Amino acid sequence: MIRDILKNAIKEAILNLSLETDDIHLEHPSDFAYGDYSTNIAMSLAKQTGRNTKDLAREIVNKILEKKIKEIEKVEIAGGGFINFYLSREFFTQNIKEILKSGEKWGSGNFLKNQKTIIEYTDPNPFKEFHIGHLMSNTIGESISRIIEFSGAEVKRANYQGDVGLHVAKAIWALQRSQHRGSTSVLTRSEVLGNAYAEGVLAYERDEKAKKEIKEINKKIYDKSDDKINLLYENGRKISLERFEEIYKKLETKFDYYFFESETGPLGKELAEKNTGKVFEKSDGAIIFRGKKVGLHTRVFVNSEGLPTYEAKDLALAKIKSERYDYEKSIVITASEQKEYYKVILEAMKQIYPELAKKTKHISHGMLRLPSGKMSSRSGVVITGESLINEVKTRILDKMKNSALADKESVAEQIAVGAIKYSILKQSAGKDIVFDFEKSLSFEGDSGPYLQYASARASSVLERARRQDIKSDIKKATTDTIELEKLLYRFPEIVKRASDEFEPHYITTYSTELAGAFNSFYAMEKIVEESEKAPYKIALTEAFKITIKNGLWLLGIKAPENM
RNA sequence: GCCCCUGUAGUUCAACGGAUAGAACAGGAGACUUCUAAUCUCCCGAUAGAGGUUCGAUUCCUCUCGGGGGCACCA
Repeated sequence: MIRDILKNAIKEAILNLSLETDDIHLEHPSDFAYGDYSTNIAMSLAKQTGRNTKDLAREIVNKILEKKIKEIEKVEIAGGGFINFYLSREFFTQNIKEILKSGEKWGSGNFLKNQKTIIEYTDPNPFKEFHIGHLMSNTIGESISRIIEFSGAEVKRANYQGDVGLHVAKAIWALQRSQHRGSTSVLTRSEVLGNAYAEGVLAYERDEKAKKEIKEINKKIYDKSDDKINLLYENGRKISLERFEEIYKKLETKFDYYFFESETGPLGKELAEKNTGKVFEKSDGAIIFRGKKVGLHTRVFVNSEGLPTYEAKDLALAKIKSERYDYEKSIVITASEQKEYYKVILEAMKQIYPELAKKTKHISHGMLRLPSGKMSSRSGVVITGESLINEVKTRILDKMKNSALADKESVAEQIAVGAIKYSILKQSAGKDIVFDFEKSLSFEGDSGPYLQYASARASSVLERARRQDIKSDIKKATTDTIELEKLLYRFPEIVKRASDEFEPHYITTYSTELAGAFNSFYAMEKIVEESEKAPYKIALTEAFKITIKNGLWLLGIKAPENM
């Protein structure tokens, strides 16, 4: 990477001046007028050594220039002592060549080489709706998966689903009642399950008798002692899971492993019981972890009914995952409301499976909230993932009504999913998103369709070049370097950063900037023309298309050829 | 009450301790006989408040004021 070349040159220059530094800060100036890269090294060294900043900067620059690095056009000192690097025409041309050669691999790296990584995300619960919060987790998880995969890691995608627990009992309780009421279509639609869950929640909170019954059902689900319940349970579980699969398909996500709470439960309970007295303690009939001792919360792992809670199950999950796949790194992605919770899990894990705890990393994303407040499947205030996708798709189809595209349906769906994913991935992952349909989902400006449109446009230009039989060529590069070229070479380092920080939004921001640069280029220049400049402009277009397509792939967004 | 996160144009978001705080939407003015106008080109407009550290603070520290989340048998 060009960045490393510059860093090394700076490092060497500093060593030659008998100075030392371990941290070379190199950044892209916000304004192209300040060059392509900039370092503040002279300012920080001047402070340490008590020397004059500009003198020191001059000496460093001279040392660097002595090396005659072909990628560097000129080096200037500006501002309070910044050293600004301007890359050479030769560098930009060679970069286009490299992009065309690398194709799908352009931007990929090897810094996580073969690191065995298991990454858990989405985690919807059977018997509950797949709502837009799950959409958010899935979008972020899938993007992070692709980013680290692109950085060389071996990635296994995992989905952990709560198929047992009180929430299931609540839904089953309501289903039983509606059966009594004579409803026959109970289990044909998954919405029914969502409604049943909401009904069960309400009853659990307001009706002591119902609460007792639900707890009883919960036990029976665990020990499978009641045939009628077993039947309702199996059917409901199956319908939920099938429904989830349909959504994963639309979202272009595919899991390698599925884990269920029904399988983590027994081990979780066993672990809690086995370690009672050491890691856990008994309190009011429950087995708890005294997180308070280390500044965390105290949490229940096995309740007084003798059933494992989510805590114990999550602990067991780490172990079960490692048995299924011998990972070097385990990433768990959840909403930020589980942040404190997960700290407790990690603390307990540290004491029981220290080697697994070391490998585990919890990443939390913000919460998707509605303008009216927190979304909650408990109260039935939810927007399902599917209804959102369909709603957006309808609007896009309306926009496309005059289009002659053959595969309108599938393109519209790609655009709908792209728009939704973009709106989730455009901001840093930790922050909440207030989801307002009109404001959050845009088809213009900063948006998924903006990127897809730029990509489709490039495709159309390239198609025209093919028809006119004008081949791309980098030999006759234009003399002045345009913004598009000044952005293209940055792609690999953007990917690296996104990978290091598990932050897809760097890719989103960069891709948008890049698409903007291409759109300007497109507006200013006729690309396919009878001119000796055409081959290079076509090469640029091709390089752009490769980059935006790879960028979109990292976001989990498809790049349609036409739209 | 205790702990964690957060506060940037009217709105939704950027900014790896750096240079004139970037975009998009909304608002105003332009650009399609020319490769896709879901586009492009201008204009208008912001760091919650008060201290501190630093050559330099949206970024780090302290306090105040807003918003959110979590704190024992839900997940």
